[in-house]
Amino acid sequence: MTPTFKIDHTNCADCPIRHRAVCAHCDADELEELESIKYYRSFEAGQTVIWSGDQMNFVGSVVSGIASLTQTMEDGRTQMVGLLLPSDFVGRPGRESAPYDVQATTDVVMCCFRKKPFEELMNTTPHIAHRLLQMTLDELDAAREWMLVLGRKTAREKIASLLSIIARRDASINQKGGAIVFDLPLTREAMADYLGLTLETVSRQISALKKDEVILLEGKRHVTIPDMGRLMEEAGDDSDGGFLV
Amino acid sequence: MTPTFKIDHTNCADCPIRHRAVCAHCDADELEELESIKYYRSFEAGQTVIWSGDQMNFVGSVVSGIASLTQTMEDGRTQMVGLLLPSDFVGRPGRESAPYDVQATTDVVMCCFRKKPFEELMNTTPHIAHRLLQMTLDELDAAREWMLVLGRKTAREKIASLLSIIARRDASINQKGGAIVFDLPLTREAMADYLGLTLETVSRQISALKKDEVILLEGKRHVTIPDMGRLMEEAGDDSDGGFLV
DNA sequence: CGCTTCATTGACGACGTTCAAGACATGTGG
DNA sequence: CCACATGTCTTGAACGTCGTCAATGAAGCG
Repeated sequence: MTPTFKIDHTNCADCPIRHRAVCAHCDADELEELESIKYYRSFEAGQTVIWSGDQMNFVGSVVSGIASLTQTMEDGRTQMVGLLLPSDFVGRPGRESAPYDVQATTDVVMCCFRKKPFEELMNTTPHIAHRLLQMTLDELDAAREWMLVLGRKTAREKIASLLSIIARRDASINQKGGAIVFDLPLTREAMADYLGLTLETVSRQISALKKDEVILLEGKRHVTIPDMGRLMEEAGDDSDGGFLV
Repeated sequence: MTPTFKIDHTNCADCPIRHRAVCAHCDADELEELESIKYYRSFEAGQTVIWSGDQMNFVGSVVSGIASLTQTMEDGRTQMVGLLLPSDFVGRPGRESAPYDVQATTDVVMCCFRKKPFEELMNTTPHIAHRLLQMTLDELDAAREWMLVLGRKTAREKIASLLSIIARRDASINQKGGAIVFDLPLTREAMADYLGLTLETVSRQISALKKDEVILLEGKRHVTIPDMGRLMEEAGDDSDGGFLV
């Protein structure tokens, strides 16, 4: 309920995602142009930001919170195809309608740009286009990495993979000799939709990882990872990535 | 064995992928610059174009044939994460080493650009950067569509989805009242790696679709699709896409 | 002709789904 | 304050899809 980010500023210089978002490479002049076409919108957890098929009249960045991209089949099966974290970009310049549902998984604040002006700005400021290309290539890599998870990993490995990803980005709080602590931002159902599983299987595998002490649980969402290397082994990843410690 | 495309030309104007590749929007001057840094390479079916982790000193376009991007886990499980058709782009400007194995699925001809000069060219010619952004966004959409296939579809639906995709792009030969005919460019194993299945399951489901007359088979690779709408229903897609006839 | 590669088919079992019941926490109204 | 409803999560039992292991078939090539 307490907002993690105050949205009453209008100054890009103070923005928490200033250095990672689509505007990262912009200089002062360019920022000023962006400021003139930007506005903020807030969404509550569970709210739909954009419906698949709807007209898109803005693009934008996630400032705080987590949103998800999901695809749904006619019979109701749904697959999450992307997790949008702060600084991630939403929308596609040059496209009319949204290809996926965008939903606020937690409370979300977005920095929106009216689409038309943004598209024009992209043509005149290579900094923005270049940054967007970088970010899109990164997302493509992430999507492909996820294809391996969906196509080839077991339920247990899938859970471990998801936990690694969240731990990696949330590696803010390290306690007691390198243990990593965080709160799961997703319900079991959302995790299931991301992993291509049922929520029952998610629950069972989390219980199993807890029983084997790969993770510790307090309540349903508060996770402690005592040994990150162990978790990555469980995820089926090369734990010799060697960039932790 | 008979080459489908003669590679003894050096003239971009005659290039079969001229209007769809990364060079699509280039004007005569820009093409000339590209010509000066390009060269052709041929690969036989089965050959590896680039090993994951290798230094990339070129980027390029698939001119003819089909290549695949695959990821492999330590225990040998492999997942195909992309299918590269003619005009698709290989490599990433600004990255040192390849993240995936690139393999020639059929005989392949590639139009390669030395990486350094290409990167410089990207900075000076917005046409190229812009086209690359478009293509990357399209690939991202394709990857996300595939995530739905991998995460939520049954084996039968997966096969039908793959056949639809191939049929869609290969919809060259329409015989006898709209039936679509093509040759599968993939082995059963490659299909399995793309679909996150075993080759046995692929074989069984193809036999089942044949028995149910969703497809007709001559030999192992020659496929006839009598009713595209029927196939798309089997794929679990909205057959009311409405762009066929 | 035998060898290799690619594909098909069968029998069996494991893993994940489905269906169902119940636990736990939070919120609402009597 | 308790009764009751609701949403989230856990756990159990039965089932089914797909993977594993194995045998066989078909086609191409030395």
